[in-house]
Amino acid sequence: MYSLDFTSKIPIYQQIVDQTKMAIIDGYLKQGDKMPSVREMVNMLLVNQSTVSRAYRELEVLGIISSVPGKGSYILLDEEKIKWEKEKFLEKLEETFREAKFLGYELAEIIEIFNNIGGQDDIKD
Amino acid sequence: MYSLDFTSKIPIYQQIVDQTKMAIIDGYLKQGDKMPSVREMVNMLLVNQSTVSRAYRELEVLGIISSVPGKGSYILLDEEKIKWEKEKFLEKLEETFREAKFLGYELAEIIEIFNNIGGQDDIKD
Amino acid sequence: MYSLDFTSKIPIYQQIVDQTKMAIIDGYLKQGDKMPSVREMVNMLLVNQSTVSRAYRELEVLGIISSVPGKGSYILLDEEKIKWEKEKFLEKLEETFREAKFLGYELAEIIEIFNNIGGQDDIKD
Amino acid sequence: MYSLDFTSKIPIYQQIVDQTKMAIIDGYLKQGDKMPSVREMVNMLLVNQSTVSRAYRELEVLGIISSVPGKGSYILLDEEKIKWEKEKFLEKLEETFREAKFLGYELAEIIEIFNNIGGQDDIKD
DNA sequence: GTGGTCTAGACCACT
DNA sequence: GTGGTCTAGACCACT
Repeated sequence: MYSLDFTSKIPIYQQIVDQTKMAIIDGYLKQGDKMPSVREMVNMLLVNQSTVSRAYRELEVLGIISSVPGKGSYILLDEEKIKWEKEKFLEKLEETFREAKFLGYELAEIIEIFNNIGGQDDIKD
Repeated sequence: MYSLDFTSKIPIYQQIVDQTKMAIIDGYLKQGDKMPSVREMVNMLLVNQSTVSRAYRELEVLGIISSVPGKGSYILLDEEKIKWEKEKFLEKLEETFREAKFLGYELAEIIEIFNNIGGQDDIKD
Repeated sequence: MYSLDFTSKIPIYQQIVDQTKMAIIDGYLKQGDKMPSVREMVNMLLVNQSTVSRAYRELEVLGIISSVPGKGSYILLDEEKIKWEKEKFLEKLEETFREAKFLGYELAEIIEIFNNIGGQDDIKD
Repeated sequence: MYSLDFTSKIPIYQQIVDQTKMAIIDGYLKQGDKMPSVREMVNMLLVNQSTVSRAYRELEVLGIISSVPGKGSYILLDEEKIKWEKEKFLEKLEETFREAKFLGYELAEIIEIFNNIGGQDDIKD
């Protein structure tokens, strides 16, 4: 499910965070699901434990998972925190749209791009 | 027209670039218009000359202005370059939309936010 | 009287301990009262017997109940032990207040919050 | 200004975070002040760079500092985020007060402890 | 010089 | 077995 690009400028821990979010959007991970343990992730992705730990910590801060020492990490979406993040994200969305508009993006293109994100059950393999 | 935030993490030269783009979207600046000279800008914004110079250089690289030594800088949109920037921007747009979708943004909200960017003729002064 | 949150990061046995203390503050349980037997608790709360046993053990260590094999468990507040716990708790209180002060809590708010804890006889059922 | 306890159960990065907050309460650090660089901190405290980096990241997440690669880290209190943290903290405050009340703390003691936190300009040396 | 990332490896407490 | 912390050391991009 996770596939890292070690040549990317995006930090590895961030890629893990991003792909976990995508897995939730696409329904691969749901509320209450157990995440792979940090060590399992280390073996799967062939990265350092610190890197996975950082990704998991980040996910916890974002209100996406809950990590319990001795037990494991679970998907636990903090709806309140996510709602707050959504509000804060508006500003970034506006900035991105200002740039998009400057570059000539039309509403129709925006709609198509948005609709093509995630939910791509048909191209699962 | 320009209003800088010196406490922001966004570099000053970048703020000048961004606000120039916005001025174009909103119609304050049009193809062929003369930009304020670097020195005028320095006096207006109370920033270092090198900062303004860097912003103008950036705007030239982006295909937005053309600076002619001894004459000044003019809005000269390089349509080809901007088309190329538009394509590169697609990736950022997708990333932003992935995050937006994760946070629960619906298409209707996206459309409304996009439509509300720029073109705010009514609040011009 | 007891109501557990199985999704919480707080261990179940700890929730039982906490709610027993609250029952004492609020006067639902008094010195000498008989606690439900471990088995009754298991049936009431639908948790594992070992979890209830651990909670009861904890309560005994804290000087709150006394368990007599073959007879049951009784509220038996060990004043000396509780006084000792009170002293140890000072450190936690200071830490909490440092954070509260950083976040901008004023004395008046602290007083109001403290006064509103427990003794909520009006919302008993 | 910073003094670490390496025998404490509180992680070192957390101690750095806590002491930075205290420095702000006590007025040693103010909005806009430059923090020691990560490497200066490493030399001052004799800990690993990762540990200091983690503390600084944590402070950034908390809306207390802003770190700019190549420039440094500055105190930049995010009033909105801190207000949000204050609201969330209410729950913890209530839990602490329930325990305090159980242990026999009286309002007068609570007030005295709260008033003695920070602002101890008189015992500076 | 600045902060940021990552690895290898060790040790800890708790379940 | 679980997550959490820390060190030593290296390398990166950006100012």
